[in-house]
Amino acid sequence: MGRKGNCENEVMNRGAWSAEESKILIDYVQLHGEGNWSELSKRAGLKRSGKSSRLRWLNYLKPDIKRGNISSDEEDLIIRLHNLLGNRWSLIAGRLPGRTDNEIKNYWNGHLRKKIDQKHNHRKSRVEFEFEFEYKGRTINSLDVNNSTKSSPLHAANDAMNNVVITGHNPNPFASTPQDGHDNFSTGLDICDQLIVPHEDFHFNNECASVEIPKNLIDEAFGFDEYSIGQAWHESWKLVDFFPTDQVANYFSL
DNA sequence: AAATGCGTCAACCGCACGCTA
DNA sequence: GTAGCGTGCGGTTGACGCATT
Repeated sequence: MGRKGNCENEVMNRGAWSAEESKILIDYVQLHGEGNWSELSKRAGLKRSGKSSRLRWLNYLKPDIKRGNISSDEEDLIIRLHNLLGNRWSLIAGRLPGRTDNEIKNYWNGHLRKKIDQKHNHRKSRVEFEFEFEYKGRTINSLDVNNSTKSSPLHAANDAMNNVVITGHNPNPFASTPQDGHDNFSTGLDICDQLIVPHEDFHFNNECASVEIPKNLIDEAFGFDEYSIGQAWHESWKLVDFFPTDQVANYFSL
C-alpha cells in the first residue's frame, strides 16, 4: 500500500485510498460536481491521477452506490445479461441500479463463473438426445452473420428434469466479445444456453417440434432499447422449429 | 505457531473512442 | 485530416484476510 507513482514530475499516490483522501474527493465533488477529473484532482489537492479519482468516485464514493449483498434476483439478472452481452460489464451494471461495472465484474469472476461452469458440466452429463438446426442465412440488422450460417449453431436437448434445454454452440461462451461484430451471433446463442423450456411447452408434430418462447423469459431481463440485435433475437425466438439431426431441413423463422 | 493456498476486491493499466481546436 | 485531451471500458494485478496444512 501507499505506492508512489510519478506523473508529470509530481509524485502521485497510488494504491488504496485513505479515508482522508476519500473525504477530500467527496467534499470536492459535492461542491463542484463531477467531470474533468485530472483538473479536479489537482484543484482538490489530491495527489492522485484523474483516472484514479474518477474510479474511486464512480465505484465507491458516489452516494447512490450499493455495496455487497448481491441478491439472488440480481445474480439471476447478471447471469442472463452476461449471456446476452458477454463481458460488457458497464452495460450489465447499467441494468442493475446502484451496482458498478467493477463490482459486477468481480462478482462474476469470483462467484458466478465457477457456478456457471459447474452448471454447464452438470448439464452436459444429462443430455439424452440432440437436435441440430441451421440458421437461415440472413443478415440481421446489418450484422454480418455469414460465417455463422455454415454450421448448425444450435442444439436442444432434454434434461433430467424433462425440460428442453436449448444451448448455443459457442465453445467458449465466456470469451465472447460481441464488440468485434462477427461474434455477435455466437454470443446471441449464449442466450439459448439460458433458456430452459418445459417439455410440455413444445408442440410435437411427427418428427418436428416447435415452441413459442414466452415473451417474458426474454423481456423481463433485457430491455433491447440499446441493442437492435437483441430485438432481432427476440423476434427470432418467438417461434423456433426443431428437427432431428438427420433431417436438418428447416430454419429459424425471423 | 508458521507456512501456504486461495478467494475477494480495490485499484491500476492499456486501449479505444469521441470531442474539439 | 489529425493531434491532443478527457473519458470509459475490460483485463489484470496485488494486497489482504481467512482457511487449511
